[in-house]
This record gives sequence, structure tokens and C-alpha cells, in this order.
Amino acid sequence: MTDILVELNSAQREAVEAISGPVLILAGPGSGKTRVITHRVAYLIKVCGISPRHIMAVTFTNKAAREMKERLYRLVGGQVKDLTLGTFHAICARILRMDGKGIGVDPRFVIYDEEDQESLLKRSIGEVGLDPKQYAPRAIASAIRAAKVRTLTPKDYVERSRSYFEEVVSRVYERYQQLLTESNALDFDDLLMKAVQLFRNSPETLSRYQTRYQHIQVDEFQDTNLVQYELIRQLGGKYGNICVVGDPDQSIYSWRFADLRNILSFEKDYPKAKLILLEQNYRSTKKILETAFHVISASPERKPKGLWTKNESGELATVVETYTEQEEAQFVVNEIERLVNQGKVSLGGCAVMYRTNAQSRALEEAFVRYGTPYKLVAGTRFYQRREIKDIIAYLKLIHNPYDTVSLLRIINVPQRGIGQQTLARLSGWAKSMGISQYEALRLISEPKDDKQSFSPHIARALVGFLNLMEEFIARSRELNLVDLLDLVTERSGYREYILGQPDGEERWENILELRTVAQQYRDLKPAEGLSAFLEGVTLVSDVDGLDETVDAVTLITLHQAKGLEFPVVFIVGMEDGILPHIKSFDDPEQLEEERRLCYVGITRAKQRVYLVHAFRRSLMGSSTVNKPSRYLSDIPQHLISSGGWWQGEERQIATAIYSWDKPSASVPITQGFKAGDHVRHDQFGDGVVVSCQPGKDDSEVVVVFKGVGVKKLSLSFAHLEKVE
DNA sequence: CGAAAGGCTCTTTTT
DNA sequence: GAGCCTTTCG
Repeated sequence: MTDILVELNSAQREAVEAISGPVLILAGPGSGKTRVITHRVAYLIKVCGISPRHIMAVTFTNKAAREMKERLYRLVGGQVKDLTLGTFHAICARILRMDGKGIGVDPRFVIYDEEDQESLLKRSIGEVGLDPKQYAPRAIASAIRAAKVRTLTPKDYVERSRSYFEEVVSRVYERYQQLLTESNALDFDDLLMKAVQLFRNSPETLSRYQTRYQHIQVDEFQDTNLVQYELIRQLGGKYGNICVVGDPDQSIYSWRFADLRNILSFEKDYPKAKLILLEQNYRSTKKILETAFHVISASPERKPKGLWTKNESGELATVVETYTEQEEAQFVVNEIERLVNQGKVSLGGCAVMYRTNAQSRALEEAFVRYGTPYKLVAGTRFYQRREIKDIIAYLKLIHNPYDTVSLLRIINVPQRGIGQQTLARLSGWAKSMGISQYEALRLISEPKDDKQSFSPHIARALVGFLNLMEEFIARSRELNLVDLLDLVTERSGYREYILGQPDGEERWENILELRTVAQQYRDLKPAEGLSAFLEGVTLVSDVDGLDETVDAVTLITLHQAKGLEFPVVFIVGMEDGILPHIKSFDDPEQLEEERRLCYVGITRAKQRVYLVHAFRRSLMGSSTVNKPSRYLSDIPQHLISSGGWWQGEERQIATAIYSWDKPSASVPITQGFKAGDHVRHDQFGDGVVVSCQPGKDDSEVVVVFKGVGVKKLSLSFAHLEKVE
């Protein structure tokens, strides 16, 4: 019993023991908030005797949920399986599949990701008679999302619209929602909104859930939005045992409508809430914390908060400027190799963080070139690859033939002679009959029907596709997921099709990778396996795939890095225009969010931080010159060790070549060399040192020899003489 | 209908 | 620099 409390400090212990009533925990980075939630749940189960069935814990990512589950397993054993533990979206999806019928949600619904959403939105814009090019789908999508976060139905929205734009949005929103319903699909925001609507419409259902969830904990509370807040308020309505944990300084998702005011609302809605501050940091050195503190406290809006550590003082943050993003990447790789060779850190202990995904390319290239192992947290994210989405579309359609987005995606992939014209006619015809497109296909296949006007060979193509899908649907009732997937890729002709494409081999490998994922669902009953798999692949987050056991450098966006920690952290692209991103320049609130993002990055580090910026960087094809990030100037000089101006290998070589012709008295040398030193080698003759890297028990020297070229030599064998 | 070629616009961050 | 869309031609 006591072992649950024994490893906690007094504030943490207080947070764990405050099990009745609302609790607000404000927890700085590295202060053990995940630990607090985990131990709190364990305490509820083991000490208070609460059944895990009555406990809910909401995390930000599936990975966080999985880790919490593992930790809890160690504390309470097999009982973890009865907990409700997951992201808001996953939990809501489950609620809606169980109980959504009351508000017209069919339990077989599919979930539309952003891409599906965009495609449906474009259609909606067209169908209400507007030009998708004139009304940016993104802007409308964002407005609709904002509406859903406030649980406004299209009807509510119409009543509130005050401007022409809102008028447009309300029309599109209405049609979009209709199309979703017809497709038996929900988008990400629907999952949350519909759950809240369900509870509003059905007090009995709500009461059932309220009775079940006697204890609710929410992690990363600073990044919840209004609809998530409402959901928690509803669920906790009976017992009020709600524990939320967050850090306003780490709020970085306002663009997803996360709202810091939730923290204020919490204090207002639950005036008796117990406030607990976790201020002791166990992660970082004093200097890192101090550096981070200077960055965050330059914010005008912020409430001051304490954060301290007993850890050692540590080393200064290193600020380095390079010429281009390629040299930035080279610097990072070189520095990591150096630290690793010196035994200061393992590859897995290093992370490179950046503001935008596009920045990963230069880094990846450098890592590949130097042969340094790395793991990229989902570049062009796996599940968004075309071939993966295609296969998933087949499976979605098998699961739910009303899914028009998936139908349109694959009806002609591989080509079956079904073109735009045909599709337009099909969808018009289906609409006029008030049936789904899939049902329309079924009608065409019935020989007696001749009202449709498709020419025989086109009708044959359509029916061919229908028969294919019908076969899949029939077989899906008996085949396990892997066999079904194999059947689909074979019989649809997709395998042959993709192998004939450029990069076909690689794309096919990706599908095999998807097959590996499917294997986890192999042993479930056919219908269950398919539905669980589809939900799993739609609700994955990028960090979910991060494998901690692989010893390789992590390449990750600053957003994804939230909640993680590494001994050594490089933040690259420390430039105005990148961090803060140029899009935030005209909005002070967004600039503050960028600052917090920088803060999040620095506080991921346990031992060392590097802040790297490039003088010149190519962005969207063309080259730009950026000033060093304004956040760098918020760090006082005494906390910075300047790595100065760093030149990449090629430019070092160029510099070396320009400085030939020096006098030639030779001096033997036993220690290392530095770049620019003139040397003589028995075999290669005179040269100039480009770099000299200390290794485990030897050093590697790179030298350009006159008339010979560049050679990599090991210091102890090369017999280099220094030439003064 | 479909393949190929050329022109356009963007990229913030993600469940 | 890539992916999307349109246009053009077979």
C-alpha cells in the first residue's frame, strides 16, 4: 500500500491522495505529472478499493495511454484492463458505437480523417453552388471545426451567422453534415461533438455514464478545447471527482481550438477545487531550467510560476550559426557523433526538434549520408500515404458501403474505365433517387432496370466493380483481417497496379507494413477485427509509432515532442520566420504560443541543449535569409556558450584549398589537429586539415592533399607531420 | 477514358 | 519542390 506513495514528494503525494472532489494540478515540465496521474489511479484501485471500471483517464496521445497502461500494470497488475484509458477521440468513438443510436449514429460508422474531410468538403462547396476555388476549403473547414467545438449544429450556426462568410459557411456546413450522415461517417470533431450531444439529448444515457465514471483524470488539460471541457463536465456531473493536470506554459494547440480559459473555467465551475502546484523539476539541469525560464518569462501575459530543481548545475546552452540548412544538419550529425564517441550520450538519447515537418528533409539527408541511425516521427505520415489510404479505403468500404469518400477514392483505382463523367452521372442519378451511390450501383446490376442511361460497356465496368466489392463483403464475414487484406490487394488488381508505378516496390513494401499492423487484429472475429483495425488506423497519432527501444536519434517536431524527454536536445531553425513561424507575426497571441513552443523544446532536455540557426535557408523552393530567433535574445549571455559560426565539410574543404602554399619546415605532432593546419604525409604529400574528430580510442582526420584529393585517416596510423 | 505535360499554389503545428 | 489541378492529345 505504501509503495504507491513512497516515491513521491509531498506535493505529488497530496495530488495522489486528494481523491474526492475536483482537483486542479498545475505542473511544470519534468515535475512528474504523468507519474502523479498513474499513481493516483493505482492509489484509487489498491488503497481505496475502487473498481477500475469506475475510473477514466484521458491522455493526449495513444502512446501516452499505452505507457500509462504499462506503468499501471506494474503497480496494479491485470486490473488495468478494466480501466477506461485513452484519448478523447478514442473514448468518444467507443461511447458512440455503444450508445450513439439514440442520436442517429449507426454503430458501423467510419471515421474521416482530415483528407477525407477535405474531399467531402470540396464536394459540399460544389453542391451548394459555390466554387471551391473562390472559397478556400481550409478556411471553411476551420470555421466548421470552430462551430463543432462549440457544439453548434448547422441550424444553430445559421441563426448566428452575421456576415457573408458565415452565411456561406452555414450553407456548406449543412450540406457537409448531410453528406457525412449519408456516408455513415463522422469526422474527428464529430466524435467529440456527437458525444456531448448524445448526453444532452439523453439524460438516462448520461446518468449511466456518470454513475460508471466516479473518478476522472485528464492529462494535458491546457490543450483541451471547449467541447472536451464540456464532455468532462457532463461525465463528472454526478460525483465531481475530476482531476485535471496541466501547465499553461506548455499550451501549444490553440490552433486546434484548445483554450487556456478551460483552466479558468475549471476554477469557476468548481470553486471548491483543490489547487496543487508541482514545482520541483526532476528532469533538467539548473542551467537548462534557467535558460527555459528566461525564454518563457519574457512573455507579458504569463502568470509567474516557480520551478526549481535539485539536479546539478550542468552545462550552458550552445548557440550555433551555420550557413545553410544543409550545414545545420551536418553540424547536428557531427556533434551527435562526437558526443556519442566521447561516451557522453547514446544515439537514442539525442533528439533533433524543429518547427515544421519540411525541416526534417535536410536532416534526414545528412543522417543518411553520414550513416547515423535515426528515427523520424512520421514524416509524410505513414497512414497518409496514397497506397495506404487506398487499401484502407477498400477496407472501409467493405465495412460500410455507404462511405462515399472511400468509394470515390477507389472505384477507379486501379483503372477500370470509370472516369469523371461517369462518376458525375452516377452521383447525380443516386441523388435524384435519394439513395447512396453504392445502392445505385446495385440497381444498375439488376438487368430489368433500364432507367439509367449508362452505355453497356460503362455499365459493365460499374457492375464489375460492384461484384468485386460484393465478393469482398461476403468473404469479410469469414476471413480474418490479414486474409481479407491479402484478398483485397490481389483480387482488386491493386498489387499489380502499384508495382507498375514509379516507386512501386517501395509502395508495395508500405502495404506489407500495413499488413504487419493488421496481424495484430488477426485473432479477432472477422467483423470485430476489421472495425477495430479501421478505428486504430484512423485515430493513430504520429508519436504513437515512436519506438523507444531502438538506439537511434529521434527527429521530431516541437509539437510532437511535448511530454517526451531526452538527455541531449537540438532545436534547429532558431530563426525569426521559422520559430516564431512567419504566420504568427501579425498576432501577438500566436507569437506567445510560439514562445511556449520554444519553451517546450528546451525543457525536453535533461543534460544539454543546442540552439541552432542557419543564415540562409531554402523555403518552398526559393532561398531566404532569416534573423536569429527573437527568443534567443531573451536568453542572457551568461547562460550561452557560443559555438559561433560553423562551416560544413564542403566549405571547410574549399577554405582549405584556398590556403595552399605555406612555408615548409616540418614538426612532428602527436596530439590532434585543427581545421586549417598544414600537414605532410609520407605517401600523399602536402595537405590541409579539414577536420579532426576524436573517436573512442583514436581520432579521425580529414585532409585535402594537393593533387590527391580528400582522405580520411586515423590519427595514430597516418604519420602526419605538421608543417609550420 | 486516360496518360502526359505544364501550371498553379502552398506548408505551421495534429487527434 | 511537391502535389494538385487543368489542359491537351491519342
